Amino acid sequence: MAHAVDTKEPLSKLRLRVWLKLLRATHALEDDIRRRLRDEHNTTLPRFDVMAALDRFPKGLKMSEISGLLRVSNGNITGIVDRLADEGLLVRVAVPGDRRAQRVRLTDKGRDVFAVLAKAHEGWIDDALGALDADDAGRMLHRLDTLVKGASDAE
Amino acid sequence: MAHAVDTKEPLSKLRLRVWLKLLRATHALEDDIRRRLRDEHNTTLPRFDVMAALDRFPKGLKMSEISGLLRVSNGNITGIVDRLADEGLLVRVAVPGDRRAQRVRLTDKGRDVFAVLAKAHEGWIDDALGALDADDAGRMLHRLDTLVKGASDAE
DNA sequence: CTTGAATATTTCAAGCTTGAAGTATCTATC
DNA sequence: GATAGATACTTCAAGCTTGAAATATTCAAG
Repeated sequence: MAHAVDTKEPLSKLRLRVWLKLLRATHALEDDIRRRLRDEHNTTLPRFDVMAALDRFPKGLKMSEISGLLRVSNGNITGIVDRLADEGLLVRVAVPGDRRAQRVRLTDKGRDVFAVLAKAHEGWIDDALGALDADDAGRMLHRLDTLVKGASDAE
Repeated sequence: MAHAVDTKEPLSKLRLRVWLKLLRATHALEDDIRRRLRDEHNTTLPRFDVMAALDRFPKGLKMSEISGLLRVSNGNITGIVDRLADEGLLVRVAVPGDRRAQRVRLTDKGRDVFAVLAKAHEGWIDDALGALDADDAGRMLHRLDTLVKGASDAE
């Protein structure tokens, strides 16, 4: 056991450096996306995320389904959906058998607006990750899978 | 040029998948850290980040130096430092030659509290990234360097 | 049918975050 | 030493986020 100590200590520091760099890189790009959404499209990342979820489900999603997909709290979604509804990008429709629930759907306007956002978004990512070729990307996906499995069991 | 189109389109989708997975993995661990800081140590990640910056500079940092290191706005730091000062974890001291500026330093209590937080934090990261051995970590650091260079020029 | 637990959602207080606007101070130039 | 611009910081409104508490509704026993 004595000879294991020499290698364990530096490894935890190395892992910490990986984490800090990962955090920096992710936040840098995320902040860039937030800034562009605001400056070029007059919207926010949370709004974009909700619209992206709804775009994947044309039949609509219940409030709790949105918060589940996005892994955020229920109360959070209430506010964001309120604002998107004010902008006419989505509507809340009653669920026939259950008066507690509501189904949220993109409007036609919402779908059009999101199509523009999604295209721009994909371009930003493509630029930012331009240094990754197909092989790099594949290896990165694999390494992230390993990392995610180690960190949590969800999904 | 015609034969390049076939490969370019899937690559941007692949990069998007890498980004979404990177975002998911990073946020999952970050949320976990926030939760543990709150539940086990009654503090927050922004407070931890400010204390970590100050711990690296025993002579203290000016408000603008903290916001520069953490890449957040100036007004943000004002509020967080206010709350940490209320808790007695740091103090603001006047800068001799400049009455506009203030130097912020951890108190002895602040240093003690941070030592506990930092140790716990390193343990959480070590657990979460436990799947990465030294070679994996080295490759990950290298790949992130490539990615960061592609995305921005800062630092 | 009534009661109680579970479910779906909203409301709320507290904190984080930003960019813009405001205050105070410093510095360079005349 | 007046003044114009730069610098350091705070204040503010708006939005995001959370967990806890409140509402309303459904469902499962009895």
